[in-house]
Amino acid sequence: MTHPKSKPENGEPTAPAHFIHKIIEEDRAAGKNDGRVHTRFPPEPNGYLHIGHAKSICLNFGLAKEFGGQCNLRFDDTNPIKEEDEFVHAIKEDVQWLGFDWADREFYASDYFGQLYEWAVDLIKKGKAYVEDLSADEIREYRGTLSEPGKNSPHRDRSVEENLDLFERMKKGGFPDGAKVLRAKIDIAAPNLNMRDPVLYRILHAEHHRTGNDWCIYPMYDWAHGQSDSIENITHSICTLEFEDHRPLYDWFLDTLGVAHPRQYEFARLNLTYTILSKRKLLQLVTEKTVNGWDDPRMPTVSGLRRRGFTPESIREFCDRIGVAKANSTVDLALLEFCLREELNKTAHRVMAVLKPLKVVLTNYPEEQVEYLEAENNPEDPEAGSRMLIFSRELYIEQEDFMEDPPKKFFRLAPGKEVRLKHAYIIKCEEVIKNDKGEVTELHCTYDPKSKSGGATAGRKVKGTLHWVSAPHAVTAEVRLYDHLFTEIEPDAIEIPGSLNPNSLEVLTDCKLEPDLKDAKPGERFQFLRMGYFIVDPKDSQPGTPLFNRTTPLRDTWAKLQKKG
RNA sequence: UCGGGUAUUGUCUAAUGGUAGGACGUCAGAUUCUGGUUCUGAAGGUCGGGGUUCGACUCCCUGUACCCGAGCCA
Repeated sequence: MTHPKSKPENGEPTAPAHFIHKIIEEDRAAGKNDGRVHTRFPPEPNGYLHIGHAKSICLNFGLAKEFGGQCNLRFDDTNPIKEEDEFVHAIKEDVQWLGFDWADREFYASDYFGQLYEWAVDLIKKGKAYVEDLSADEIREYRGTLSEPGKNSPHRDRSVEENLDLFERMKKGGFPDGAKVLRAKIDIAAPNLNMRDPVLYRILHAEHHRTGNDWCIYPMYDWAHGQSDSIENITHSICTLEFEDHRPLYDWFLDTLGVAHPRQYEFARLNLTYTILSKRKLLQLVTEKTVNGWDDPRMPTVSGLRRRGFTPESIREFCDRIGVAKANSTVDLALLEFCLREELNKTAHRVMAVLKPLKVVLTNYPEEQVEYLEAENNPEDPEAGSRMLIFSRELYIEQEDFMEDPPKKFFRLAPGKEVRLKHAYIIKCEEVIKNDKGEVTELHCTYDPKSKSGGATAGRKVKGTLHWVSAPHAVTAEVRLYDHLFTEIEPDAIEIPGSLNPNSLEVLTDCKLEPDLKDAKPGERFQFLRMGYFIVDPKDSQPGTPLFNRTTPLRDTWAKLQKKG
């Protein structure tokens, strides 16, 4: 029992023992932070959350929960130009939907603007910060390069008094955007560029989504993040690998300020095959209308996955299974799909839906007769009960379930062949009807009355079983089929439109479903027998006319066989 | 000779210096009124080269490859 999900006696799942988990255990054993564990999830409200964020959310909230601690939701809103309320609402909804609760601990970096300003003044007084007049371009030139040291700014040695005065005038709006910045005085020759007198504040005469026009100087990420952690008494500040180089700065600020000092740990962000997770490119898909918004079911956003029909449980399970490490990696999308199907198989009710209908007439079935046949709702769950299916002389089956010249292992319907109709009878194809163009439009079959499912003489076996619906009773609905947005296995490596999949969306408007599906509610999930898992689209469905999104097809070994030829 | 990181089956991830294990995927078979599910089995791995050791994924030396870093973004 080495799998992370193995359950010991107490019934609680054992968390995976990844390196951060171990660090926390060691910290607790050493009595650090009085054994307290307090994490935070710190999104910038400048876009929608995606599956990569879900990994971070599960990590931060999961660790807190496991160790009896807390996890804050903190919006890192230090750049008013990019941030919007729309995004904070969406982010809160997504975190909640994923199943996590920050209770009353909803914080904003902007809550701390006042404190951050005071600390900046402290830094100036300590001779550790100065106001810079150089332009952005000049600062870059003075900073040096990756392999050469920088040189000190001519303004580096201004007096404390002058710096204090200038900084206050920056705050009061005395200068236009870009005219000045406040910089930390650390080491312009440091091999770590982040330590070469980093910018603490820039002037931005912009309206902030929460503080309005109260401020015209805004703290940079580095100046805000660690101190926010400190203010919130965070113990373990977990972020992604690209911030490793920032850690010395994180530590420097907290040390020179002499305030509570959380520790930063970095893990590798998630990459997924066939999936783009860069915020910039996701935004591009939305603004260029390649997809229909952030919650397009093809998007890897949490809202997209939700609308596609993913469950929070399956996403959490996925995050548990992928582990947490420092090595860059790309997880196979198939694992996400596995987690999804694993859950849906146990929970989704089975129904029959014919996506691409082909009419079948049972020539030996009485014209006016109908029958009600019992069908289990979920063979994996006896508690799910059963429903009655209506059967009649005219049916629909799936077009791809019939072939005029079938290959060797085709177990479905063909001229002269028999198949079972699920929960009903065995039928035999007697005649193929075609139109002028030679296309098959209808099948004439006979049914075997003795083969009725559940009956005393139903024992006869045939190779194939098909789903079907009664033609006069079926409801017609629109179903949307989705495929990967990209054909390339690592689409993030190239620019859009690079490997856009032209067939990522297929809309079917003439699908025939079991009559009861007319009343399916938005967000309700089903397994369309043999076809996959589907969800009633919460956005485009109308009462009485549900519209379905295919969440994922079933595993299909037949399709695999065919591909191999 | 810029700094910081990382290398374990196809993929993800484990292994106080002591049998390299699990999951996904793949392949084969069994079961099945879903070509689903379930069950059984198989193939497949320690970046390279040295060294220490009875014994090395693990320690030492030395290479190599890849990722991140020169925003007044986060």
